[in-house]
Amino acid sequence: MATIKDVALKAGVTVTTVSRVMNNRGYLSEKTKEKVHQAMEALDYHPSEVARSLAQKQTTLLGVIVPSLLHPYYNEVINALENHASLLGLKLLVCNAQRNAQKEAEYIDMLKANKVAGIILCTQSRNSVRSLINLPVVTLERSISPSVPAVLCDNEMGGRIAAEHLLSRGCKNLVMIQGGRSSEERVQGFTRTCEEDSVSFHVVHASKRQFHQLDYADLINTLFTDSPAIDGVFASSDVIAAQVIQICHKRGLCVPEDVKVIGFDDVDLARLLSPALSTIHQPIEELCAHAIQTIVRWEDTEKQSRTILPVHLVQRSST
Amino acid sequence: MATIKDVALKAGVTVTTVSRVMNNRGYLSEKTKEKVHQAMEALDYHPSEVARSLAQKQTTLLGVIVPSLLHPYYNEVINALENHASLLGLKLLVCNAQRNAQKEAEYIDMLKANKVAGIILCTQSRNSVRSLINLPVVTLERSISPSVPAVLCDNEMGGRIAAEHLLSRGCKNLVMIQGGRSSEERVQGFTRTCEEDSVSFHVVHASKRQFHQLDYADLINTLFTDSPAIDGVFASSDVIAAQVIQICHKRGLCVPEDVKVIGFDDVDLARLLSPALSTIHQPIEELCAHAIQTIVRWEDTEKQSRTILPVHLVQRSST
DNA sequence: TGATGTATGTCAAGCGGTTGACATATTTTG
DNA sequence: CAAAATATGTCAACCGCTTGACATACATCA
Repeated sequence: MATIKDVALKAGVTVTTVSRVMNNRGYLSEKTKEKVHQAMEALDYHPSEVARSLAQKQTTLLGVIVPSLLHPYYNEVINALENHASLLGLKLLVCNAQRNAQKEAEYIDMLKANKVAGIILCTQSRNSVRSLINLPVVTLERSISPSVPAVLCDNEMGGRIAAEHLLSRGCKNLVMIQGGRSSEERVQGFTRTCEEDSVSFHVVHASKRQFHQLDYADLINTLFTDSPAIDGVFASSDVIAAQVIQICHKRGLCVPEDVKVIGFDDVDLARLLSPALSTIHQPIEELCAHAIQTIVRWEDTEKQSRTILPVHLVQRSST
Repeated sequence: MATIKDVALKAGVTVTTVSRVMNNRGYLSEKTKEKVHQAMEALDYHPSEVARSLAQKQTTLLGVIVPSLLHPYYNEVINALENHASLLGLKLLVCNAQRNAQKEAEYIDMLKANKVAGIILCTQSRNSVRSLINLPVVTLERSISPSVPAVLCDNEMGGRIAAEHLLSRGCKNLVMIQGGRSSEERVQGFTRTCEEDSVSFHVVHASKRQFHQLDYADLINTLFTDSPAIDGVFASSDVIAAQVIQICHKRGLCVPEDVKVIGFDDVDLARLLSPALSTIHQPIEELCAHAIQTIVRWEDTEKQSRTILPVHLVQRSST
């Protein structure tokens, strides 16, 4: 591999000059630039990012820590992050903490040792906060500390919209299934709306294990057995909603005729289900874009900020 | 941030010694090791991976280039790769070429400039082959050149199994929907099996655009309109199968009573559909593990190798 | 004319590790 | 007891790029 020295030699200048033309700083004559460029071309020179990073004490790597890579929500997050990152010349280093606080801590150390430009945290453990000082970090759909900027969607509003929608579709007996990932705000929005309308409702919480395996079948079956009158289900994620639909099918309940189902997230899965799932759309693209901006403009960002982006209903065929 | 010098100073030894204890090479007395470890502890020292990489001319980064981050198949691939990589102390750099040969080439250059330990290629453009020389590269479910080792699943066998299964379930009019991603071998396996059994069948190919948007609705609708006698569909990916099921629902066809549907990949989506999808299971974990081994043991690997891993049927409720 | 500013480059010290070559004990061995 | 083996460390040159400090050489200005 050709190095900057080879280029300098070939172009008849010093490495400083070569570096200058690469980074376009200082005064350079067109002639010099030309010479250097030709030498680079001739040698098929590609500057080492590693050396550059060492000299600059910073890389163009962006770390993302997610609690799972199997949940479609995080897949879409990674997709969006990668898109925006690559536009800015940043590269995504993907870390799967697997809902394990220790793994998360290890990943944070690793990212620091790799001098990443910033970290986007989608995990929940608060105990890593102190190791995050002096490092551009933003949490996505999470809020772990007032000193770490957070980007979230309007979860409470999402819960409200979901409840209102089910009610407007004529449901009388609502239930919300709250999976591990989602925030308490969704529950609150749902609960408050139901209370305001004094409609019959309840909320069931999935266990961590169920979340981990993304398998809520037992929970849902129990639910329908215990409360056969249910005619509207708000699932706190599309994955849960998918399983609600499955189980309705199995139990001979028609969706949406007998039971209406609404999800949350609006991941691709939602449109692939039969019937296609009505759901609360999370602005994943915008969330991710904002998160990356926060990292990139770290100096200007208000460290205590909480950015909340609006959600909206996407009605399909399940309600 | 403390550096190796600070540690050396504090421990009363030279940087060489510190480096030695970090890398556990040469003779070290327990006493020295202890001193050094204490100094590290006291300074909360974390060696810079960047500096280390520069000195060793290699990083512990592993590049993955996929054609899409929205397709669930690649999500599962990334999940599996991350798992195996992290076990070996490797980090995943995720690149989304978006089925764009130029982007792919740019990513390859970027990965080279970042001195990655290796690249796992899930994309198809063959024109990048020459820029891949002298670099540990393996293609996953792809084969772009005899000189680049490939890890694939037994696609032809998958096609056979799918066809045989549909036939064994009593289907008389088969169709295969071939999406952009999948290999020609699947078609061959399917076709040959049908021919051997002299059963009525045909194959339709999706356009690149449809693949890109993961939206095959038009294609499938046309298919059912043109050939109403279809009673068995083999979709070359679970995503396509999901849409087949949707459209059957909409057209009032029952799955599996009227039409049996089988997919390929066995991504998580398959078990979430209603009815749950029968599909050909790809051993993603094994494929990825093997791909990473190929990179890690590059010196020992046969560059011309093609590793083909077996697939098997997972029968659920759609057939 | 001398000060000032602009244009074009060079020097060399980092950045934070790694490592081959050496030096100096301390043991072991024949 | 001298040679060989083992143990414990140090020196300093690299890895490839960045950058502040410093030359020069002209033009321009007052």
